[in-house]
Amino acid sequence: MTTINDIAKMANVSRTTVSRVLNNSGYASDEVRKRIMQIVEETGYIPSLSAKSLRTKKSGVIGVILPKISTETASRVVGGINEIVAKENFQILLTDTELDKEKEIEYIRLLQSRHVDGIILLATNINDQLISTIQDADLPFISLGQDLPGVTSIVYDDYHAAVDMTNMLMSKGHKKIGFIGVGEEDPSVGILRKNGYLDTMKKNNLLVNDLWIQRGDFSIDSGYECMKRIVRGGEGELPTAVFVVTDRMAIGAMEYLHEQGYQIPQDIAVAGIGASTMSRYVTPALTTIDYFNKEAGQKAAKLLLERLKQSKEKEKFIQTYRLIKRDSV
Amino acid sequence: MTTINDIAKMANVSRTTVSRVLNNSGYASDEVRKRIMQIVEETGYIPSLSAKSLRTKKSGVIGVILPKISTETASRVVGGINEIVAKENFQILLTDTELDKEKEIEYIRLLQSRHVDGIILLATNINDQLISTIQDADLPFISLGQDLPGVTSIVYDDYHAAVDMTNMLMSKGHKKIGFIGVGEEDPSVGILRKNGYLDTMKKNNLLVNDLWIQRGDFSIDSGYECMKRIVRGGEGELPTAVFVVTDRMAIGAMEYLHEQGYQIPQDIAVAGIGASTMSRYVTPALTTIDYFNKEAGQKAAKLLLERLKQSKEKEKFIQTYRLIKRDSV
DNA sequence: CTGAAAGCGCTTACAG
DNA sequence: CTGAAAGCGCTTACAG
Repeated sequence: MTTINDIAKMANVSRTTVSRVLNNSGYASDEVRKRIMQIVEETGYIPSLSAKSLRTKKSGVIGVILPKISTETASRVVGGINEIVAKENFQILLTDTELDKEKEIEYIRLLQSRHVDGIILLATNINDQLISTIQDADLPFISLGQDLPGVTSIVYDDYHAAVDMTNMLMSKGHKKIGFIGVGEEDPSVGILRKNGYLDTMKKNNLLVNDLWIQRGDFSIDSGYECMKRIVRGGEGELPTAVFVVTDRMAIGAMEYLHEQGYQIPQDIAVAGIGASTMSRYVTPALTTIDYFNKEAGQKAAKLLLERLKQSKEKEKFIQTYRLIKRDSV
Repeated sequence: MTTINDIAKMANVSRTTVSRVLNNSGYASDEVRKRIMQIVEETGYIPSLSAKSLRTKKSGVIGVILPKISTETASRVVGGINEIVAKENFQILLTDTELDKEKEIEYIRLLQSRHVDGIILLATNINDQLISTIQDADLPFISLGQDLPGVTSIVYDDYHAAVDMTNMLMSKGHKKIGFIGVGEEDPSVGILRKNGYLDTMKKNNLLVNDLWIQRGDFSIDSGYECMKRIVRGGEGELPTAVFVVTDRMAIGAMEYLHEQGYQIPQDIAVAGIGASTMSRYVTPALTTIDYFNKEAGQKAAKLLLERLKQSKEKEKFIQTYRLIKRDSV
């Protein structure tokens, strides 16, 4: 492999000068500059970023920790992150926890050992060990999706999104509204969205039937099963609408209703959250909420880049959203 | 930051010994080992992988070059890659060309400068400069999706998949079969799939109507537009089936047909390729072909890891596929 | 079983 | 405008 020393020798200068020319730092005569650039060209010399990173303590790499790579939300967010960081010649070091909390912590340390300049975590839960690992890491850090105490966070407006959707369902005349949620380990999805629903029901003096509230695990199948439990458990009395906290589960729910011969939305209306591509093309098209995941990724990246230049206090940003009315309600 | 020197000092040994203990290479007395491990624990010492990489010439990082991050195919493949490499404690450095050929080349060089141990390229085109850049890089390299000359490649069986799908359409009684494809810059999708269709039509003495052959650009919208051109251009005589080379375009095509009041499959049958999640949940469910993208990613990763241990001649692997009959045909 | 020394490929004060 | 030297944090022959 050719190194900076080889280039220096070939150009009859010191490697100091070569470094200066390559990085455009400090002076160098035009003549020397040209000579060096030509040799670089000829040899196809590629500087070692490991060496540079060791020396400068900067790697030009951003660590991204994902709960699950092959998910539409994740890939949109990563797309957004990449758009921003690529412009500044940063790369992304990708890491997938497969929803394992241990790995979240392990990866933070790993990314640190790889000298990433900063980390963006798509957070799915909150726990003390996570928080303290982040504090110890002492790196520019952004949490996306959960409001982590002491950590700069970008969150979706889960509570108000759920309120709006529930209100929307009511505005269509629904009074008997069911709910398919997820576990509370994920506060944003599991608690905030549920509270938005519950509070709105209460405010409007609507009865919440416990049989109509089910808990899934984000998968399409679990949405299917939850809806089955609602229909079977209802004993004749069914909700006229069901609010599902993710599109995937909503689509599972719709599948079950289709199978059983229920008309959507005439018999039972269904609404989701996420604005997945799928949501638009299922029949009927799913009423849902767009969280602008890509924009959230961009925002996270911008924030991180900013913090690379100057560190700041913890901040909290709440993303906007948009309710998309379609045919399923 | 605490370094190996700090640990050595605190443990009253040389950094040589610390290194040996940490890497489990060579001897060290139990007593010393324990002492060192305890100090590592206490200090939260994290070794610098940049330094290690500079010294050992190995980074433990695999470079992945994607045409577009936020695509279902890409995220499945990356998921597969990650599953395999994570087990061996490798990380993924992710790179997105946004379908720009220049960037493909740029990123190969960049990944090289970052001392990745190998590269997996999700290839969408073939050109000489790309090939020669890969040769020059002199790194373990896997091409996924296109058969790059001189490069170990994993390809989908595009030709036979298209043949099978066309035959399947015929077996349902269709004789007038249209085709929505893509440009030839992408040989796998643009040429092989088209040839599979054309050859099969010819073999069965079926007329291919040029008006029924359209070219899109992978987007849902382009599928919509292509179908519009087929329907409008047909002048009364329409195909009874249309084979679309990707699910997304197929779904766009279906959307247009729905809008115009055509029944699928009674009036016009539609088939795609890709087995996207969406394909299963649209109405009617789309007949398509599963390429097992995740498995392809796994295979690519395994192959690369193998080559990291011992370099081998170029090889070519053809992945298997599966036709999924659903309701759209 | 342990350590001193060299070296990986860079950058950056410092001196001229 | 240019260079010699030190040093980033590791590993690895080599010697004992």
